[in-house]
Amino acid sequence: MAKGINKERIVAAALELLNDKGMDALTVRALAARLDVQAPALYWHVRNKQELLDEMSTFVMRRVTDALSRIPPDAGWRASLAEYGRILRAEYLCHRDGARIFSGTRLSDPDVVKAKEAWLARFMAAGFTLVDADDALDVVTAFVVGFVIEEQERAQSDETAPDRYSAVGRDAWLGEGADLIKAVGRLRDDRHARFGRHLDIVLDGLAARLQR
Amino acid sequence: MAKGINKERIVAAALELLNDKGMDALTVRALAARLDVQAPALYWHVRNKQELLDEMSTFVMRRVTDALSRIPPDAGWRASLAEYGRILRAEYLCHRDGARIFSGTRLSDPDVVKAKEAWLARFMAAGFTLVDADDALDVVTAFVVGFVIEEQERAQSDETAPDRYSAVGRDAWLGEGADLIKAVGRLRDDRHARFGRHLDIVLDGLAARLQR
DNA sequence: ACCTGAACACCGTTCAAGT
DNA sequence: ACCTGAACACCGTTCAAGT
Repeated sequence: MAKGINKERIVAAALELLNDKGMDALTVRALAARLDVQAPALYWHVRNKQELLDEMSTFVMRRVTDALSRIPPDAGWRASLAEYGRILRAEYLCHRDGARIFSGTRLSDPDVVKAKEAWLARFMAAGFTLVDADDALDVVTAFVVGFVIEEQERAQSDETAPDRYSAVGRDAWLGEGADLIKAVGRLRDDRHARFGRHLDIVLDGLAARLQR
Repeated sequence: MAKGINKERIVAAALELLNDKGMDALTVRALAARLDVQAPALYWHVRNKQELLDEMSTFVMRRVTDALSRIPPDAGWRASLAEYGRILRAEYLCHRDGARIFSGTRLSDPDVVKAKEAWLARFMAAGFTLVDADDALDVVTAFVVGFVIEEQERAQSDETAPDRYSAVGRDAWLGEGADLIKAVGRLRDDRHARFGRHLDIVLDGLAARLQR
């Protein structure tokens, strides 16, 4: 890989490394090696590892806001929020442990934060108060973060401990009783349908609020 | 501190250490020092650090299920779920980065997982299908996890970078425009009222589902 | 301006040896 | 059964020195 490192290339390589080898393997040294450079070289471009992580999540969140900006302005609040939830989840799912790593981090770019502005305006036009509009965005965000953290943890556990997370292995581990839990485990349809249902529940709650 | 280490005392000390010094300072060596023991001694009681973390979150989640078991059986599904949400949040808030660390982890004790059984039964008695009952618990869980991750991240940022997370510092960082974001930032009431509103939104969504 | 080499103060974990 | 001492293969970060 040609030299001439900069922040963008570092962030891109870091995201690649994360996906290839996972969270624990995302070390300054491994990242430097991937960029054909010595570890201390990175410290010219980035203050420390925390700043690197912040830049990574800013990059990911910028992709989210970019996708959001392509939602037509006349889409309606419910369809728009649903699309936001799906986009956020999809972007988290793109990266190993994405929800864990990229949620609740400090964004380094004000423009990413400012993307919220247009959405607040739209929701207020749809009849929300300012606080309700803010609540709406944040409730959906919180739900998606929580959902995907659980989702990705399960995906990872399937690799590491397939016996305890497969339907049958889990039943054995649970032991006697817990019939409903076992039943719902077998009954559990695919993750995507599940996400859709749960997201709908949250949106129903917001709709109820709007009708008051 | 007297010797005679066991799993319980290790977990208790680990939770103390986490609260005193934070996530990064929760090292095997520091934990051993707190227990007046050499680092390798811990490996007699615990397979590795991951198992220690799993035991810690199992302990915390056991406190949640214990609190849940004190909710009267005739409380009604909505009051019960609201109480579950509040208890889960309170328990996460008890520990630094609690939501981040303890969410989506592998529980080592089947009994903690089995606590769900009684709740599924109760919700079905209230008219939910099995899948809806399962969804209800999981949606509330996901929301609380997401909410508290954001909440604790903000609390931590207030310490490290008070300039960027205070109302005025944030406004300056945002620059021109973003008037609605700034307005809602000033308008934002206390975290607890906010949590209550958001939780209500989720519960409204579940109520809507039940009425169909 | 950008990068290297060497070093510092740590990590988690293993393992023979002690009691 | 339970713990120590010593060691291994790593970490993130700093800093003088090179170009």
